[in-house]
Amino acid sequence: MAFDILRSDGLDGLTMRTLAAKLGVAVTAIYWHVGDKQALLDELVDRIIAEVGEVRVTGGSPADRLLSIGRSLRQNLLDQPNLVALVHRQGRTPVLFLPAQRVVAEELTNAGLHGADAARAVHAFLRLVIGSVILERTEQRSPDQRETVEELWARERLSLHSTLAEHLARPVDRDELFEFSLSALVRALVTQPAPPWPASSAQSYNAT
Amino acid sequence: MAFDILRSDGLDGLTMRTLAAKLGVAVTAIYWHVGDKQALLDELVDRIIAEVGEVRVTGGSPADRLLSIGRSLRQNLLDQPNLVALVHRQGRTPVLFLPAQRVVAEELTNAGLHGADAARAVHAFLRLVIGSVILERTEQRSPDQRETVEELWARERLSLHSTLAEHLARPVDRDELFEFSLSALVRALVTQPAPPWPASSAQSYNAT
DNA sequence: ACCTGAACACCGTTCAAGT
DNA sequence: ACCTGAACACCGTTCAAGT
Repeated sequence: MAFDILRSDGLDGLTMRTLAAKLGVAVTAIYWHVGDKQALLDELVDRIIAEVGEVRVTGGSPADRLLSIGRSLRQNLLDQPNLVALVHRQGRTPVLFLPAQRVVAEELTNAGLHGADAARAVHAFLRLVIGSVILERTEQRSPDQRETVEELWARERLSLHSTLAEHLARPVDRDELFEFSLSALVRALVTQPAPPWPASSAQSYNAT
Repeated sequence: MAFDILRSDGLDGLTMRTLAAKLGVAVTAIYWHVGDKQALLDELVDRIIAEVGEVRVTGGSPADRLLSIGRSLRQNLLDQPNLVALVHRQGRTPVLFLPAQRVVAEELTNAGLHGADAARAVHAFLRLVIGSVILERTEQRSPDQRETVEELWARERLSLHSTLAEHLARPVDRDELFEFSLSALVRALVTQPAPPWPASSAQSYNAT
């Protein structure tokens, strides 16, 4: 019931009083059953995670299967913006990682990764997917000052390659961008020869 | 003044009444000067963007310079969690992209990218940085149910390579993970072998 | 055990009224 | 032009009181 209100009206529409009204009960009855609002939202978050976290896996190669996991998870989250918003507002975003972790880990193991490398890959993968969704969600909700961006890049055309400025002034194709970033990461993860990453980057990391 | 309250006490600590009290003035006086709270927060967001958006660039090669931009931007945002939280809560997260866009575009141009490819690279780069920060911010704020993750992976050890399960049960080194993801993306973006001292990219300001 | 009503402290906001 | 005080509608929450 609280779930329905949240899904349709968002977190702002879900108050103890509106919920009580929809239940045909006094406001204070909720406190006896659930506890305070924090407890109510915690229960909701747990249900959301279970509902929205399951992913479908398709494809033959490990790389393809990883991409399908990323797409599936992203679509689940984008389909329920109000639910994802609540999870994030409650500071529970990390739990969004949990349901898909196992299946991602499995695919990466199949791709030949093990130990710390595989764990890092799991985290990098899920972080990219969920971070993308959270940004996209706020972009959708705010058409924002698109004219400001265009203004900005109209003035920039002298100092930069003009076609780049033109493209930056245009709206983003989020699907394509997600596909691009995720593909780049997956390609970096499942290429067999271990890149000389830890040693070389430890230098540049301490450089600043 | 509202800025100081926000920085120290977060958005929850910034009410019209606490602000008025700190200003030594009646609550309603704020409405005459600023308008309603939405207008107040909008002004704050604009100031935050200006303050937190500037990045420092170091390094010789385009790839190194891109990495330094990413690190610098990330650190700025992580240093002011309450400010970033407000920007996000206001749905203005996209504006976090603006200040760094120009300098990232410049470096990618120097790296030999143009037009749509360069624009996509700009967006992918900034999205990874800002998405990472937003996730890290909520992770920091909630130690969460770390025991749940360990439980989960304790049970998983049979079906997966055991060292992977062990590593996944451990907390994440966020600095290392960010470095890993960003490096992978940058490597995917700047396809060229990138000699340590490219004479060509030194000439970045020649006329078009 | 389960629910109600009154009450409290806190919001953002409006508006007539003061200077 | 600038500020105040009272008032309103809305929160979450507590608690004694009902059945």
